[in-house]
Amino acid sequence: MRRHYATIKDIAHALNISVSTVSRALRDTYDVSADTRKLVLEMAAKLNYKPNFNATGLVKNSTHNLAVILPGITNYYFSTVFTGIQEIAYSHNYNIILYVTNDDAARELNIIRNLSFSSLDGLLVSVSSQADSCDHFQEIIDDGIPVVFFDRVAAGIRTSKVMQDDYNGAFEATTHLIANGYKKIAHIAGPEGLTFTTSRLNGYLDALRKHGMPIRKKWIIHSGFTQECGENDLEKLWKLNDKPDAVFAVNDRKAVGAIVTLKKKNIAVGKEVGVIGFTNDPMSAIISPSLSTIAEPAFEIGKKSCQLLLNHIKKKNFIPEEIILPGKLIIRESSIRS
Amino acid sequence: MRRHYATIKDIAHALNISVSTVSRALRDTYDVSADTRKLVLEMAAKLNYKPNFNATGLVKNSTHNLAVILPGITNYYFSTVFTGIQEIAYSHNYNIILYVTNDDAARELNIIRNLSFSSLDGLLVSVSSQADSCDHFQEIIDDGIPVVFFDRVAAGIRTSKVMQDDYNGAFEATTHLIANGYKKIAHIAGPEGLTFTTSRLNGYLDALRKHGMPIRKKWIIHSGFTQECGENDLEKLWKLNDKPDAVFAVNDRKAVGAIVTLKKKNIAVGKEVGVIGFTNDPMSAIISPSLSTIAEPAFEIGKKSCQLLLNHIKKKNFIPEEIILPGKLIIRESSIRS
DNA sequence: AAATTCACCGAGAACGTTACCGATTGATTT
DNA sequence: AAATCAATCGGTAACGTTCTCGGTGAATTT
Repeated sequence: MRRHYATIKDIAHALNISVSTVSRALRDTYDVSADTRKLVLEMAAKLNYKPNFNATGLVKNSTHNLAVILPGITNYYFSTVFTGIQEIAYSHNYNIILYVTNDDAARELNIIRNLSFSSLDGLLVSVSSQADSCDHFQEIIDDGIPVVFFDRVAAGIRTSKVMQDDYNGAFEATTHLIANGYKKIAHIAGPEGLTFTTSRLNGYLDALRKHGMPIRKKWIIHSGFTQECGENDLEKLWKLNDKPDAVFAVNDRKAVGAIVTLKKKNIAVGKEVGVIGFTNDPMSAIISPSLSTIAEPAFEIGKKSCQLLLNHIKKKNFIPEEIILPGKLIIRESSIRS
Repeated sequence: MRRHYATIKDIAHALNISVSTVSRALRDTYDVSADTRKLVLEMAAKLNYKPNFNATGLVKNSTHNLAVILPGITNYYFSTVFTGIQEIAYSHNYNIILYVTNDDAARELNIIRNLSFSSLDGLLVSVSSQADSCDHFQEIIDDGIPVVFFDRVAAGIRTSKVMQDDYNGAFEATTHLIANGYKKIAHIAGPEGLTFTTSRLNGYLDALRKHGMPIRKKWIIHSGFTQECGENDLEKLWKLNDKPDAVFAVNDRKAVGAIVTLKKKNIAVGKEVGVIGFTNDPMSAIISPSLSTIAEPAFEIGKKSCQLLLNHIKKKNFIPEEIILPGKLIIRESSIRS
């Protein structure tokens, strides 16, 4: 049986004062003497008083809850972003309600539709990769709910966004492969339609163009983000007559898939075929040969997103900001010919 | 500016009926005709009505929120457990408020103290490894809040618990090393005081005893759960005069640390020194030589914990259950002498 | 001494919803 | 024709909190 928690009324009754005074004393606002305030605080501690956020939420029309919507949490990037979000939320006394979509557009839509905005102050979201339409997000924003997108942002929606520098990261990664003497560079990309898939593809293409390298349609393969997808993509590439001699993967998990498959084919990764990824997943340091990559500022993206959302919540009519954080090239064995 | 969402009153006003009737119609309970019910539902859809959970929570003294408290989310085990929890919660229309403690006892305590149980139906927790006392959990349980522990359970507290079979997993892992001809088996363990550290230690010790293998105090090292801790532990072992010829690590991350360090020392992992871990982190398949391990049923633990909590919530005076799920030995290269 | 200010406190409404009880119908029974 | 009943609905209090406003007494000013 659930016991009854002490309320503001109980404190008032115990001290023989009014609930208004107790309320003011607890919030340390105006119109309350130091003496009574002390009494109230002591009594609150004694009765183990805990504020009822349902009640405050009702009257103030603001709870201290943020919702976070993510494709998944079982990978390095998203779990690290979440930790960053959590860090800021914790220091500002906000709670996080976490929803994972399993990268399923239908589930994402269902979650959004059932969201209770009366008990939510704002929304942080990284969209599912299969999302065909983003109207449901637009509706929420039109309703005045503060929303911040991160990493996988929805194009064409006017709100704050935080992402890594996908274009330049991809450009740098590809340039690095070129500088190391690889000449036939393939790209195993993410699902089409996602903003950052396009950005990384463009960075790759522009790097090739700048250095007059060949661009082959067949060397660009779109699929999902898993290691298995990376393995399949590489198998496809190696069925071609004109095989590439290097691979730039849209993320580390796919790059790991590529390395594993190359090793199975007894191809010397690095020496024969160069591989570079994107993320700096801890796995990239563990695998051998170790994987060169572009380190993403995942933790900072989380922190920044949450800070932005809190600003959004505090000032109504906050002007949307787009923040792009730089990545960092990390050179390991998989991209070195030596 | 945040727009005002349609309330039950708006629906009542638009249809010129009372709020009580609308409330009953929306919940599809007794005392409402099919006709008015249809009208109400249509109007609700038209006005984009969304129930205010603060209000329902106030009167019903139950929200559809569960809190999950975890040491961290950036590793395979916890993120997978969480995904399992989320799966069950989602199908029962419960929201999850996630707190990460960063394995910091002070932070854990602070989170618990600030928890608003008026907007929480129950609690799922894996305790921080530094937790010296668990009185704060006992208080909550005494207050009648349903609590389920998983993985890292607090000893001496009477409530439901879900864990993997740590003892038998450790026993099996150690026996496997013995069967493969290793004779001087060390254990790099978790922090002392944690229940499963002890269970895995006991499984290790009993396996050694059963096969008449030597037990050396110096071959048992307690420290944290990170890869770095594994590296340090191995360095300590290799400073001994009487070095072990195999290592059973309390988890895969520490085992990876051990492998990395052994490789640095040009010691052939598997052939010279055997290593086995615990978890079946995806990393264990990636590293070379690949890491033998005990696979934990992380996803099932998450699902089971959440199911148990929901049962707890539904029936008051639910009798606490302890569920132990079996692990599975996965043999890879790191423990094979061939 | 009267008027004004100040510091502090209390009463009551409001937030959106549900629960309880009573009222109103029309139909059915006696 | 009177009484009973079932079906449907409305009024009101309650949940715990905050907010607005008005009130009290004391201190200060005129």
